[in-house]
Formats: sequence, C-alpha cells, structure tokens
Amino acid sequence: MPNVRGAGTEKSRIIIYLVMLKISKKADYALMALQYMATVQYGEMNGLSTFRVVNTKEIAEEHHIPLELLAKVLQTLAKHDMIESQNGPKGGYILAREPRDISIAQVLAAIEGPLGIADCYHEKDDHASCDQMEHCNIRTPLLKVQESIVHLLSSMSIEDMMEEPPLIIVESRKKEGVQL
Amino acid sequence: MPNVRGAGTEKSRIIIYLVMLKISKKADYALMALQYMATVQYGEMNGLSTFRVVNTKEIAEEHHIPLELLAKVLQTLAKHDMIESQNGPKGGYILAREPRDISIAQVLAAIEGPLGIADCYHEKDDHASCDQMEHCNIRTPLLKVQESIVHLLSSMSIEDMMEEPPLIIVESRKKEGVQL
DNA sequence: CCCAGTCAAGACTAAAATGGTCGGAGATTC
DNA sequence: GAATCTCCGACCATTTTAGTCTTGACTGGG
Repeated sequence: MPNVRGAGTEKSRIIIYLVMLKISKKADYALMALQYMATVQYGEMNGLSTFRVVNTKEIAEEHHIPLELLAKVLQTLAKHDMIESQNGPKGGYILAREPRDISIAQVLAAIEGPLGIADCYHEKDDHASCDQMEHCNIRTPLLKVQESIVHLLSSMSIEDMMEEPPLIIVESRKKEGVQL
Repeated sequence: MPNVRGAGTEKSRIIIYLVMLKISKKADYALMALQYMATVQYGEMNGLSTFRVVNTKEIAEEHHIPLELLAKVLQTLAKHDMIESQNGPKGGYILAREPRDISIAQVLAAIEGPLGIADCYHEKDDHASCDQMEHCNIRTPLLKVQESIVHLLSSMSIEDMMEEPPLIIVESRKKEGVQL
C-alpha cells in the first residue's frame, strides 16, 4: 500500500470504512442461493448426504429476500446452466455442477451481464463508439486492475463459501476500516 | 483458475469479453483528468518541465467529455484535496501531491463515496437494517475479495497510469476475451 | 475600475439500471 | 384428470446515474 502523505496533514488522511466494489442485490442473492444449495446438496449429516431439491420459496424464507426477485435470479442462473430446474410439486432447483466448478466470476457474469470496467470495453468491434479512445491512456492500467479482479473472482468458487464464517471478523473489520 | 467443466459441454463454456467491475463515468473522467494533469505537470520535454496550470475546458476538449460534468468531478476532487484550484483568468487546477501519492482507490472513493461491496456493510452501527445477517454466510469470502480489490486499487497510483500505453495489447485482449 | 475568464454550487431533466410485482404456462402428484 | 405446486416471462415503480443549465464569486489584466 502506498504511503500517503499529502499536503494537508490531517485532512488528507482519508479513512474509509470499506470501499468500492459494488455488487448488486441480485448478484448477492444469487451467491446466497448457490451457497445455500451447495450446503444442502453437497453437505452431509451423520455421514448421510443431505441432498434434496430446494425451491425458491425455501431459499427466500431462509434468507429473508423477496420471493419473486429471487425467482428471477434463479431463472437467470438456470438459463446459464448453473442450476437445473425441476417443475411441479416437490420441484425446485439443483446445482448443475459441483460447487467447486462454479466460480464467483461466472455467477456475477451471469447475473450482471458482460460488463466491462468501462463502457467502451465490451463492444467487440464498435471502436468508433468511444470517441475518447485516442487519449484515454487510462485504459491499459485499468485493464490490469480488471484482469486481476477477474482472476481473483475466477479463482474463488461456491465451494469456498461453504464453510461457516467467523462472524467476529466481519465486525472487527468494520471498526478497523481500511486505509487507502 | 478453476477448471470449469459443466454438464453441458459447449453451452456452459462461457467466454466473456471483459467483466465485472463497473466504474462510473464520473470516476472514469476523474482518472482521465488526473492522468492528464500528471503528464502535463510532472512530465518533461527536452529536459524542460512542462509544468503549467490546466483548466477544465482544456481537459474536456482533449478527452471529448462534457464540460459541465467534468467541472463537477474536478470540484469534488478539489474538495477532497487531491487537486488545488486557482481562480481567475489563466487559472485552473494543479495536482495537490505527486502522482505516486494519489492512489486509484482514493480517487474512486472520493467520487463514488464509501460504498461497501454490499449495502449492509458501510453502515457502522445499523446492524438491524440487514435482516439477512444471520444467514449470510456469503459475507466473509466476499469480504476477502473486497479486501484484495481494495488492496490492489490502493497499490496503484496515478503514476502507474502515466506511461504511454501499448494500445495493441488492448486490442488483442479484446479479441482474446477472458475465460472464467 | 471594469471586464473577461475561471472555479463553485445548486437545481433541474432525461435516461438507464435496479428492485420489485403480477398473471399465467407447464409439470407432477394424488 | 384435476388440483396444486412450480417455474417462467412480461410488466411497473423507484432509484441512480449522466448530463444540462443557471447563478454567483473570485482573480488578473487592460
């Protein structure tokens, strides 16, 4: 982390309490749902697999999230072949693959769509659309950032979210803050 | 990166052309402006410093961005002591510190505000507001992600954006895409 | 002094993204 | 085969973002 010593001494030492990456509710819900499905379908109790189909309602109630919205999220996930739907009574969803084979990056991409770090990135051929191209020297380093983030998110899977979290860490971090 | 082999063979091998981190236009403009100011004020030509005050209009025209919006962005940066304003004719802005002492994280924080990765994060005491707290096992691993991203953005500065970019890389990356 | 050029600050509008809702269509079980 | 439970896809409302406009204050030069 860079040693920040600005002109102002006290004013420029900005401390912020958690910053930046904004994840949409939908993506958030998607990850919650997948994590829940994973623990149910790949966990075990007393040596017995706890596998069963889970439906939208169950997940929604368990996590206190709006049923219909979650439904839409799950639909999207199904369309992207991350989960498989099963219709009718006793129906619901099951994971389409093992938790370790579903990366967080994939989930976010499925929900949020292929968004570039800046708008002019995800258009394949439409270079002309970005009339700042010539002067935007920013792009390359930001690309580096994006690359790192994508790599990070790609290397983390639903499996990594299955362990019980030590909630205390969240709390202490909160108070601690992050120095930029 | 995880080896993704889904149930479907061809369909589930999603290739996306750059994903995820969404930066707002304003933040984008801020970085452009700072990068431009840095090259002007800390660059040199034939051994001579090219230092001079630059104004909003110049930056806006150079990068083809709306003048008024950029003005507002620069005001914000000034308010956060990243640049210093100079009023009157021949006025404009100068960087308040060296480019290496302005991290990308700081810039984003100044523009976007202290946004947490999920909404329930940036409220210090209002725990009750997130009624999903008990079940949101997602949090901890996402926090890890966020931490890494913040660290990454904190370790990169305006100075890192000053070199001329090999644009060809951007192009090839575009076609290549990123495998999740 | 007066004027042109600059930043500062706010209200305002338009468009897009997001969050959330509704009434079906299709399966499964009894 | 009908009731019921599920997914599905179009729809609306709210919020956020991008961008515009107006007014005012400050500075330096003619």
